[in-house]
Amino acid sequence: MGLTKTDAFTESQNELASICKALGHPARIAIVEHLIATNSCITGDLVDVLPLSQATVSQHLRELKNAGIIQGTISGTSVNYCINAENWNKIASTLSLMLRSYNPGCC
Amino acid sequence: MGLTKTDAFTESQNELASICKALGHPARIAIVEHLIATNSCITGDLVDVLPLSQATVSQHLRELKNAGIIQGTISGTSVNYCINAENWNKIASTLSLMLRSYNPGCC
DNA sequence: TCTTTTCATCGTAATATTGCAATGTAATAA
DNA sequence: TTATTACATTGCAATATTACGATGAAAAGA
Repeated sequence: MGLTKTDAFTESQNELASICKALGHPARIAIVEHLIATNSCITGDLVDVLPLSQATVSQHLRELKNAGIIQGTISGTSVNYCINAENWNKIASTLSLMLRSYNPGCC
Repeated sequence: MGLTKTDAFTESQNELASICKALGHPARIAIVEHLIATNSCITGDLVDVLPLSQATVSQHLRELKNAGIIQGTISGTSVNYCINAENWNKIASTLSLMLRSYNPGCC
């Protein structure tokens, strides 16, 4: 198979999983960290920062964009990528909610 | 390929990615949510709760266990699964740190 | 116009993931 | 001892992911 049974889960579960999946690769973590650290829109110097080819970086950027984590705006021949502020807050609160909802009381 | 270039990233990036990856599937989100909601050790009623076969659930449980998110203790013929409290706090603080470190100032 | 720069996309190879039936295993029950 | 119960593991098929070279496309500069 290799095909996730998306229909069988709630919208909320699928969304949360989708965000986590997008962050589930060190290169994409590195991209997000870099965008946060520079706190500004960064273009293709991501390719210089990351130990991956331009094509691979572009692919990772697309996945982060599809997940709504980052956004890119064209500016001449280059593209400015940055964190999608609006979505980031939603993501942050959804994730935080889950993280905080655990109350150790068992094992 | 299909092989992540783990060596090229920092330990911290790999760890964070590994946790996110483990949470990057709706079934595993559902498992974690269920373990949190019941706030107690749960055995195989996970198979009844999830729309997946026993073999598949067992596989997802193993991935969550490998990532250190949950732990299981054998109890007779059944196994008690629960959130790994110790690791959960580490995970929660690491993730929260990243989530909070973003300071919108650009786009 | 022609070239360069900057990304995106396509095609491909290697590997990983998802899901399940079937089977294995270990502890309890009969 | 022989079931039975509760999971884990194995083996497989279908699909997804990761990575890169090669190629496309669009804007800016010569």
